[in-house]
Amino acid sequence: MTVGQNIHSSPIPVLCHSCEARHSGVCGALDPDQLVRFAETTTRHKIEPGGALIGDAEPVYSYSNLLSGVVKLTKTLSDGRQQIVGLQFSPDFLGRPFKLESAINAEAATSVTLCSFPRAAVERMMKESPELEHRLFKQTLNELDDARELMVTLGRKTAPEKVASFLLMIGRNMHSGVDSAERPTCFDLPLTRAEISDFLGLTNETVSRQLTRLRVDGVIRIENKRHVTVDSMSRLEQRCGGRVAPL
Amino acid sequence: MTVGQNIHSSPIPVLCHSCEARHSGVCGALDPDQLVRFAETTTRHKIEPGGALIGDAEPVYSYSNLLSGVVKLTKTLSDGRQQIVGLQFSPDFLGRPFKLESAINAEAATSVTLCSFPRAAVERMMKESPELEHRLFKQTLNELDDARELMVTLGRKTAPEKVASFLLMIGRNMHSGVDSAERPTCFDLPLTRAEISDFLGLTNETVSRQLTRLRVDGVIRIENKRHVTVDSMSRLEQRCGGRVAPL
DNA sequence: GTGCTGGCTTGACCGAAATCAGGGCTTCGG
DNA sequence: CCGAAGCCCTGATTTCGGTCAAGCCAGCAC
Repeated sequence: MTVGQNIHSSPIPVLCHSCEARHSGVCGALDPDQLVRFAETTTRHKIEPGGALIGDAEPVYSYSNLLSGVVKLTKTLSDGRQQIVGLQFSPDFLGRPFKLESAINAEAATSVTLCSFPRAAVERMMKESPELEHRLFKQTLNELDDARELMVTLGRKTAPEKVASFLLMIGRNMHSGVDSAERPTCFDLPLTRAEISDFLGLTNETVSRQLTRLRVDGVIRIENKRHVTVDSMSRLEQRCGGRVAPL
Repeated sequence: MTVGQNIHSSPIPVLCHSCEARHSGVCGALDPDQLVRFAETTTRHKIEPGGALIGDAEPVYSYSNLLSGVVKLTKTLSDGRQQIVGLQFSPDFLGRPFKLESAINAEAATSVTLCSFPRAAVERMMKESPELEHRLFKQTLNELDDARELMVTLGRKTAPEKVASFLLMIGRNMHSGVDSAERPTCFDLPLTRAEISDFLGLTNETVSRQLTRLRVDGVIRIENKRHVTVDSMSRLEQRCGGRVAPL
């Protein structure tokens, strides 16, 4: 379902009007004319949980904006051990620029909607618009910051701290509404217990045990296995291990 | 010791002539004229092991090219637990663009020589030269790949696999000479046992034990605690845990 | 020389998390 | 209806790596 109905009188493509990527995502780098040309090449997809987006060691033919849902980036050892090395939320840009092969797998963790572009279109637009490359650069720097934060969690935190840190991270990315340390925050976990364990370097049993512990201690409530309410984010924070960057 | 002796007849600043960053580093993005103006702002430093380059939560006033030595990037929890989140080798660019505060510490692991520029000079030059930003972007993407590789090691590998993976990584970054799976490779470890443990999410005792085990098994030889010889890189690889990206 | 410090190694012991096992609940398809 | 498959929870047991402790050695100050 190709988009791009090249209407000359419309300065911005119809489908881009309500698109989050148009504002906070990478498409915000493009002027109306560029956006029209770019939108001619895009396609929209919906992918169900578990669907593969990018296979490890496969050539990459397209890039995408993530419009809704959560994507998990994974790496797998040959004996099956798996590590989730990143989570992406809308309006993130998906794909590794400047490399023909991906070194990681990308998979839909929840239902996901994408706006995809052919590889060549992104590369052409990037040459044309330094601002586009600039936005991708900034996103990459943020991903690097996140990756390094996760490294501390993986290498130096205990199981209880890991699970608390995960909930805090998800809460901050998924919650809708005001952000307050003392207001109740609730959200749906985008991952199963097994996936959380692959994110934190634990087993699903340990994740389950730590979640029940947080529940019986009154830090969180859980409904239907997935819906989490955090009454006090600050109590959750206390369980994350001393914050990085004291002072 | 400011450099930049603005000699009009010299198309390339004297000190840049023999500089690795001029070729494979970020300065390769600049034309001679830009390089002359840029070099006027640079200073060279030598820093001894343990010297701090960037403090966590401190404002960043300068960026640098790493000319020689190894820099470790660390994050610390408030109770003192530490994680090394990256190692940098020449001719890497040091510093986090677009943020006034660093979220990590950078410290000299070995003796280090730097070519430093004021923050403003880098930002000005980046606006002027998209190619400079492009190179920084590419380095950042490589750092992200490295970070994600390390995440697999931290989250899913055993202690013996972690230590083997570390030696393999260092061997590939520090060795001089031909790269062959069967030729002996030797190098000096740039980190102490305690630092290696902070890199791998282990204790110094465990690192020591695993190194001993690799030694008695004949995979490596160690002289003076620091100098390592790997007779067969392929035997070392076998101990790293199944490779990521089978096929 | 002596003593001190810091890095490294090794051993004994312990504990946090993995492993193994069982059972409950929901969903889905016959 | 039944049964199978997934996901989740919990208990019992094991084990890997952490903790504690001791000792060696090289470098350095005095």
